[in-house]
Amino acid sequence: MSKSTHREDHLKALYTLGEEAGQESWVSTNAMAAHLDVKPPSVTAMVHVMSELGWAEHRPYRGARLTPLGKKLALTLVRKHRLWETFLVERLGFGWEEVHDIAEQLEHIDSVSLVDKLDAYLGHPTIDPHGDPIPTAKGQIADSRRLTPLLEWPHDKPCQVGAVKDSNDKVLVELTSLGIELGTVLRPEDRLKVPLALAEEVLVEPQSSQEISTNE
Amino acid sequence: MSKSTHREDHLKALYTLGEEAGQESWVSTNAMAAHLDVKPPSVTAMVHVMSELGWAEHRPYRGARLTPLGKKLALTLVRKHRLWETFLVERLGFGWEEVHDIAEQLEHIDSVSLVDKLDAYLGHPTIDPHGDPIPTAKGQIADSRRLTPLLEWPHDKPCQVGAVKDSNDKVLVELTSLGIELGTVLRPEDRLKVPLALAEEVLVEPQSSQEISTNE
DNA sequence: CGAATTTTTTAGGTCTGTCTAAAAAATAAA
DNA sequence: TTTATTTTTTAGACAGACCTAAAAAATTCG
Repeated sequence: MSKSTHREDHLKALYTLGEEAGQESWVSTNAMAAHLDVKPPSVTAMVHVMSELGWAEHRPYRGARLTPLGKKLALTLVRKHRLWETFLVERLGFGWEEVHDIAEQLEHIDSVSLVDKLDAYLGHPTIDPHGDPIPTAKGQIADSRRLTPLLEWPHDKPCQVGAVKDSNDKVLVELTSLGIELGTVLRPEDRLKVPLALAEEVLVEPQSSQEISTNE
Repeated sequence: MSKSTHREDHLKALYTLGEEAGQESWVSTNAMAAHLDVKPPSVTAMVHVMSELGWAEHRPYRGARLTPLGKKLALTLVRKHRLWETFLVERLGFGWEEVHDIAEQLEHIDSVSLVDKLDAYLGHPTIDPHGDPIPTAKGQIADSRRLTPLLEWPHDKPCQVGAVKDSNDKVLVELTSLGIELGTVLRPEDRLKVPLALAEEVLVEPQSSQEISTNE
């Protein structure tokens, strides 16, 4: 991995964990180390670098969090990742469980015009194959959907699959084999077939328009 | 750059220079160093590594050349590079002068299924945007065209642009602005407009079928 | 509150690819 | 063919990202 690839990976880890924990909070060294599969001292070292670069703020023995600049850079990475995932699924025909690792590499390709052209080629998509929103070129996430965990959705109302949580590949494969993909309409009776372990990975929204049901 | 990216860059340099010089010949350390923009001792070190990996043969103080395995690996890199260039030009709308640097990054993406799917998505192209042949998945280059330098082509016969030599970006831009691209038919009178410096970068073949002329 | 535990940082080392400077081999020239 | 020049390799050092082990700070618990 290149210098910038390493930095970008740490940046994205800090962004991701920071989002999970809430805006103000400090992300612990251990959490980042676990997320990146490295040892804590490596994270400390890279946090110092990110701090030098103005990407992150570091409170020794407390943790780190992104500066506005760091957050902006992280969002361009997220944007690239999700655009590439969209390309891989929609154009190349990959399954939604296959694309994460490849996009993880593609997101580090350094070319602004490439991202712009890819975005246009895909028709300026707003969500990726897992239902995650794609930030705009300016780093805005405009996600107007109101997603609800499937398990919290009223049992008697139909809904539509809007996203899946960051899941392992197996969960995604099993969902596919049940006929569940993005946009699938789930009627009350459809939900009975879905094992709990899978159902808790699914986020739904109110049924919108003409969409597919699990019964084809 | 990652470990494998560095190795792959040296491998490709050795392949490229070896092709230019002819099959049997040894590629000098200096030539590789100049091509890769590193100092000779770095090349020596990497040649040792490639030798360890079974990719290259090294005769101290003479040079290096690829083993059959090395050549096979180099051809998969060339294949990836040229497929990505094709994608960038044909799908994303880049100019043929813009794609080399981006493809240089993309060719290092590690995923066999990605290459296969990209190849299929592009319709199994046989030449890239510069007219260079794209090796097959098995590393075969089947280029049946008989390309001739434009300057050696009979002055009274029309021809068709089949390829451009590895040129700098400016040459490619100027060719484009003269209406010359891959497949362009050049009639005897068209050739008069082409400056020598550009003409010597162009390879042509007999006119085949329905194609574009410079006069639109 | 003070001791035990956990977390984080520092210290020091490895690995890989780069470099410069010096030595060795090959080539060119006198 | 003997010397001078060029090319290549070796020797030794540096930069970056990683590691383990030990020290320092924070937290938890009796």
